[in-house]
Amino acid sequence: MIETEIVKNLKKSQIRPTNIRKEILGIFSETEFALSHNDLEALTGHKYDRVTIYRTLDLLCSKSIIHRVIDDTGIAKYSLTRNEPQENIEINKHLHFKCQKCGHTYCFSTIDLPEINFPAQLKVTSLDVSAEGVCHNCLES
Amino acid sequence: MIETEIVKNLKKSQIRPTNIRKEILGIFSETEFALSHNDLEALTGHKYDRVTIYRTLDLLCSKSIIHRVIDDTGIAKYSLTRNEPQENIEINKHLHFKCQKCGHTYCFSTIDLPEINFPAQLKVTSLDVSAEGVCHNCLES
DNA sequence: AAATTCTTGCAACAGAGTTGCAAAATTAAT
DNA sequence: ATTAATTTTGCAACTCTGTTGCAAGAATTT
Repeated sequence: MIETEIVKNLKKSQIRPTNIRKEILGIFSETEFALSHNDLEALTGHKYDRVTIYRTLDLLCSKSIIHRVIDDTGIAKYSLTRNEPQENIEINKHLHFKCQKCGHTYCFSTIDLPEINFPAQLKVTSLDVSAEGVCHNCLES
Repeated sequence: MIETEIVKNLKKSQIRPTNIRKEILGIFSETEFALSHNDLEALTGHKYDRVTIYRTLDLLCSKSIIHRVIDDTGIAKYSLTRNEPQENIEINKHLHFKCQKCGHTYCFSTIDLPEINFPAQLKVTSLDVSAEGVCHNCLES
């Protein structure tokens, strides 16, 4: 994503394109795996306050520009919401994979997710399929 | 589960049946949803030290007597591992559901989980399907 | 230019979880 | 049965993630 496009996207969501917002969105658009607050603090060179980064992440989340993934250790990571046009808006689906070697969490498309039958009468509003194992890159090396 | 059975199970796993271990296992066997450290502290009447509870949970986890579930907010909950005889031991599967009203997390059997096709070459070693919504009890009221 | 709103940084806090160490309790050994 | 060795528990202190309140700065609006 080029700078002007990021700015356009921010304005479309009624968010002012401040430095930290442009920079963080730029980092997300260049990274294929999910990033934690800690990652972003480092990737922005400790230039911004911790709290400001948290607030930026919360803001982008609230506009669904990014979304949050909780990994198996409980820490939050964030990733661009590359929206496959949501056919069924009733159930918010996600498919994630965390590599045990490199530690990266990847977000996949949920297009081919099969139906899940729950052994109880429930109203399901969101579904998160999270797998762990070894990613393509780490399998080779 | 009755007291003697709990003691038997602990000894089978080479764990000494101390008070806190018996009590915590007893609570798990009486509760149909997952419990957090905080829950257990309250349910044991603040009789044990925080750290001892953490260590008890770690121990029971390490022996696979209980297992950990991370809920959407990132906090760890624990639940008895009521093992359906593991056909395929290569993939450790879990199916969880969290009710947005009562906040409880339920663990279901993974027997009827369909195959998940990942859009990449991966070695998958564990799979966690976590849904959110409204549980049976809360749907009624 | 003044007033209002939004954004950022700082300080301080809360909660989950961990580590080190010493006291207490169990188990094993002499 | 005493002593020695091992386990278990509790306490203190700490780390890490995340949040809240408030004041200073920057950008918008009137």
